Amino acid sequence: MTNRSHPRCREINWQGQANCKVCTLRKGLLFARLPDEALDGLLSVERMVHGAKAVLYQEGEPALHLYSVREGLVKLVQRAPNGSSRIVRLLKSGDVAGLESLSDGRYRHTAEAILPTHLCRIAAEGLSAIRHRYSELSDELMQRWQQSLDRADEVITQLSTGTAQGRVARVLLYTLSEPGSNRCVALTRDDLAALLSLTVETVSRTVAEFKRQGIVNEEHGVFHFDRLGLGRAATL
Amino acid sequence: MTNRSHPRCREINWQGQANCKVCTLRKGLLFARLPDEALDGLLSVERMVHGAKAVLYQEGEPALHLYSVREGLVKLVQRAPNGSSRIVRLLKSGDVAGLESLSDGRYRHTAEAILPTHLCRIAAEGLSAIRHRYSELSDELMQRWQQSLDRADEVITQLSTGTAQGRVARVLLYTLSEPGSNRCVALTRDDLAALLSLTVETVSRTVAEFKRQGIVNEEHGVFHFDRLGLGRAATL
DNA sequence: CGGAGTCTTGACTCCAATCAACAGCGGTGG
DNA sequence: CCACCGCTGTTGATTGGAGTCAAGACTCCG
Repeated sequence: MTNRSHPRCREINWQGQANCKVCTLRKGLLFARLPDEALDGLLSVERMVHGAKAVLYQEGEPALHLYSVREGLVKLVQRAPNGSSRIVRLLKSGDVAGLESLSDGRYRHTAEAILPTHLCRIAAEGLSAIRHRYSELSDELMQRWQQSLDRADEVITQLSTGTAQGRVARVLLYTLSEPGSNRCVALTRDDLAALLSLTVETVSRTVAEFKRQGIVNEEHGVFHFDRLGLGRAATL
Repeated sequence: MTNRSHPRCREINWQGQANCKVCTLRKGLLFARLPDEALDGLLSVERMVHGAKAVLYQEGEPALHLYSVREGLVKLVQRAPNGSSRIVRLLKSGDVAGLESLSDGRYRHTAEAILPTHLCRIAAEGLSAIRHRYSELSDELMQRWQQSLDRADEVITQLSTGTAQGRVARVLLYTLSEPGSNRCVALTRDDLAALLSLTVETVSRTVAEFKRQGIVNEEHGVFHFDRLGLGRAATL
């Protein structure tokens, strides 16, 4: 049996029906302001843990569930016209994947865990059914939708323009680290490249250059960095 | 007095309270499935016409209204870290600008008409008030939100990656023209550049090259093109 | 007419893609 | 145990494509 808290790569552990009423994270998640009684009915919520590289859903599949991220990191990937794939968004704790299940048919992206990730999987059907009864839920969903849009805009303006140095600096500063923090997960060079629309080699070189300048330091899968130095590079 | 149907540049014409019940476009717009009686109450809807270059709202302003596009073309612009500005989305008939007015505080973008544009301006407050009563409206809003997200993803994967030729080809084929059509509005080179994250000069050269190859033709502010030829270029 | 704004074209530079080789690491299996 | 393999990351040499700078053409309007 796999270790439940740290599943191996590509593994998915189903951990049973969730009991949202006792959820320790509820106030930060989708059902924050929903009254307890709403959680009894049609709503199907399952807890799951996905190991790194495990796939939540594939682009084009019928969208039946949405996923609320409790902990970890998930990438949404879309195939580009030339065959390569681009990371369109990263989802952290509190974010929701698969919102398209509420409006229509099929998933737009492939969702894959980057870190071991704890999720709640919610059946779209049940959610739609109670959505109309509880306006708090509609409000909360709109917040998530807006959040997704903000993230998308960030990718457009921050991560798809300017020099390689600028993009790498901005992804570390704004996308991957908490505001004010000076460290963040060290994504693989491939993921950084797919997120920044650069090649692996360019990302590798750029990070190496930052290390040489003493602005960035990497150990045990974590980047530590000098916010001031990166900030200067970010305007390039 | 300005000609109402073709206002001059930067001009804004307020055309009074709208009567949605007799709206010829209603079925394609936000209130498509809303019962007539819902339109009587708190809802404030005004018809407006914006000339080219007229600004609907500015980034950072308090978001009080949302705008439903009846006809025309609007760009959403965001300032990039280096000071230049990037077009993050284009809005056509049926699209909605300023959805952020429903979730929180301030506009994320500057919205500016590219073509003379007919709009309905809807007070966010009134909409929020009736949103909870009419689930059809929530549904319709979710559709628009999803639509915005799809557009954003399109900008990320189609318009921010690959060679200049590929990007220009894709913007003409997929973003600016109706599916199956072989013509579209000829945006200014600046707007194309801001949308594709290229320089004006590169866009100009690329379009010129397409013209030389005979796959694009420009007259009276319209591009005519060979779908097959552009399709080949789009995979670059 | 002149002027502002838009578009085009040329010459040059430079940054990132490409192609290629190799190092390090963990895992697998003989 | 070690040899081998796949995966990730690094580095170098070279190329190509887009950015930059600059000049000039064109159009629309006052």
